[in-house]
Amino acid sequence: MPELTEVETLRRDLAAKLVGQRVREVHVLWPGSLRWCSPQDFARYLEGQSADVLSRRGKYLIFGLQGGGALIFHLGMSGRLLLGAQGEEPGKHTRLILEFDGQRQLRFDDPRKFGRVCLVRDAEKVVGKLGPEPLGNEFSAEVLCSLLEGRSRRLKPLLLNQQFIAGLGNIYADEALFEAGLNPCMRACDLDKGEIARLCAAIKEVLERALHNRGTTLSDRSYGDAYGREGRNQEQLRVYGRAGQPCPRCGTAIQRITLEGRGAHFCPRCQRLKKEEKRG
DNA sequence: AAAGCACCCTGTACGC
DNA sequence: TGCGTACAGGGTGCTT
Repeated sequence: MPELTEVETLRRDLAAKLVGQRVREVHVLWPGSLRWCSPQDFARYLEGQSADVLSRRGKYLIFGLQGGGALIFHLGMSGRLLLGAQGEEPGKHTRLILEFDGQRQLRFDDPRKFGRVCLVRDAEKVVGKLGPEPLGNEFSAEVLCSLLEGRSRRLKPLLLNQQFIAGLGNIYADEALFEAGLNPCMRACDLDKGEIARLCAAIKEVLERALHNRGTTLSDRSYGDAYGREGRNQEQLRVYGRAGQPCPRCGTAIQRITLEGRGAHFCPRCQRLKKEEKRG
């Protein structure tokens, strides 16, 4: 599923081809993908527009429009943005097509329909409440420390909360916790300074590695870049989706538990809970 | 503030 | 071969 690094990889691919290109024609095949906008208004505003900047915030991809406003995509679990040739036929799960001048097409495919497309005057309406960007300079151990302060929530659900940190999904949250040697059930306020520094570094490290590898494509193939190509980071995963397999560090079987309705993968030996935390 | 739940949706994996 | 069912996931919204 597309998380920060997958969206960032897409952003780079798409920016190189689409910035400055004029939208010639819009086809909304599944209106359910649109938020706060009828297919008619959507097409009317977009046709003739072009994006002068393509940015990303968390898992959101933002086309800054030349005439004002923003076109924003969230890929949900299975959304893909694909560059194609002009007039290319829609696939079974194609929800939206933008035909550009210059014989290029951008297709939004989304089998599970969890993705969303918004056309807004101000992007802040969509991304305004997101937490800090973990790869940005503004994210540091000090910042993480103040974010964690007073929070009694367990670490893993907190990392998945986009208002806490933007862009982490289930894969990279599990991987970061493994890298930092922290148990997903640990209470946020119980982390000491050293653990916070480790977690901060682990988040950046895991994301940077995934970015270098052009994202993670799991066996469900729910992620591909703008040309449908798979990422390579799945080979680097230490715990996610590896329940029962040996921990790469110590050989103990990786465990999978459910935390607030989401799967969490960890090594019970490398990511131990301290005794006093178990009682809480 | 935390946690639990239902909901959205469908491809896949499983048991029979 | 095929049917039914459970499950996975991110985000939102509601309730306790």
